[in-house]
Amino acid sequence: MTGGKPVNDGASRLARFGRHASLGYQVNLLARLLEQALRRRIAAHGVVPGQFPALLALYEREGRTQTELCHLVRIEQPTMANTLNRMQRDGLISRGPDPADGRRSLVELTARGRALRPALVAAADSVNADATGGLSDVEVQNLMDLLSRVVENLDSGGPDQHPAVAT
Amino acid sequence: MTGGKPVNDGASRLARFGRHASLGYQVNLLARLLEQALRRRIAAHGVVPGQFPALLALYEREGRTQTELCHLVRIEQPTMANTLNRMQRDGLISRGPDPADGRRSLVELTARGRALRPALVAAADSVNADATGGLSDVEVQNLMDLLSRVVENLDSGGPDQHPAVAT
DNA sequence: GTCTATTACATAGCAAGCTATACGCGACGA
DNA sequence: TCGTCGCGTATAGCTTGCTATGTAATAGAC
Repeated sequence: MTGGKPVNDGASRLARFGRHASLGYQVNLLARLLEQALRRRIAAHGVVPGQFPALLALYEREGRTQTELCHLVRIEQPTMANTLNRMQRDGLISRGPDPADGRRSLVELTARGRALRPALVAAADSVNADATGGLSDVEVQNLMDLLSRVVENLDSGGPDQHPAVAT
Repeated sequence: MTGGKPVNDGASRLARFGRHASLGYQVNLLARLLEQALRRRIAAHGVVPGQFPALLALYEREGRTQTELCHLVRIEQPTMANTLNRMQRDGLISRGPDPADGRRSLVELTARGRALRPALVAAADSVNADATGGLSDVEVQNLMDLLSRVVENLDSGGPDQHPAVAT
């Protein structure tokens, strides 16, 4: 497992350079900054960041179940349940019974939810563009690749943990 | 402003590659994975991730005010107030009046809080090491640099926004 | 055909983040 | 000295995330 490539030895970067040099700190900070930036841009449409992933999944295909949405956006089920409740309250979605299975309910977009699509996609693009300002395409790609690798390292139990769902 | 370097044009990566290719999505997911990893490792010590940054700042120097801690860890004041309340409840810190200013209170670590230092630093290092497993030192440095640049892009109003505080 | 196990969703309760607002103390000009 | 303004904390109320647990409906074993 100890290949030829010089690999990070895990020695206390934190102790050596302080908390700002910690991956965890920096990622947490960035996540909050991105969320706030998105919030500012979509507030006028009556949408909040937490509703974003579910909306995107529904733009690809409606009539999904709650469980399906959980897997697609990597969020725990009770979190999704609450998010869907707020989205229903805000008139973005409706939930109807699944004729094939009495436990499930199928999530559909309302006309309003559907109409927001272009504005929301534009807002997300704009945030990502702002965030990556001054970075070359290669650097952005590099960043995304590195992030993916770190995510995979932490993603417990390998890929079987998150079964494939219809996209 | 449009230099010679090929720069990301901001065209809808989201629309082209789906939400998993979005910086916002990936960073949010990573932040949650890192938080959970840290939570698992420090739960036995009766500490939770939100208390971590404040603890590190206090390990560097005790007797800080709430406002000082806010600036150091880049958290809004009401969030810090609540976090400090929980830390006090959990016996990690104590708050005494500032003799020089009746509005302020000075935060000190308890013996228990102080004793946890090596275990907590080790836990954080271990999470960061896990996360960056398989990445070379150069790749880790590259990732941190890219993250810093993105953070700076989003950090509203330039550096004056966050006045320097005694470290 | 019933009994059990699994699956889908709901609920409770907590942490951690935010904005907006209230309140008490200090500083400072008139 | 006395307002007034600013600063430090606290509180209220929301979202977004989690774990643990409850409940109803389905699927499978027998």
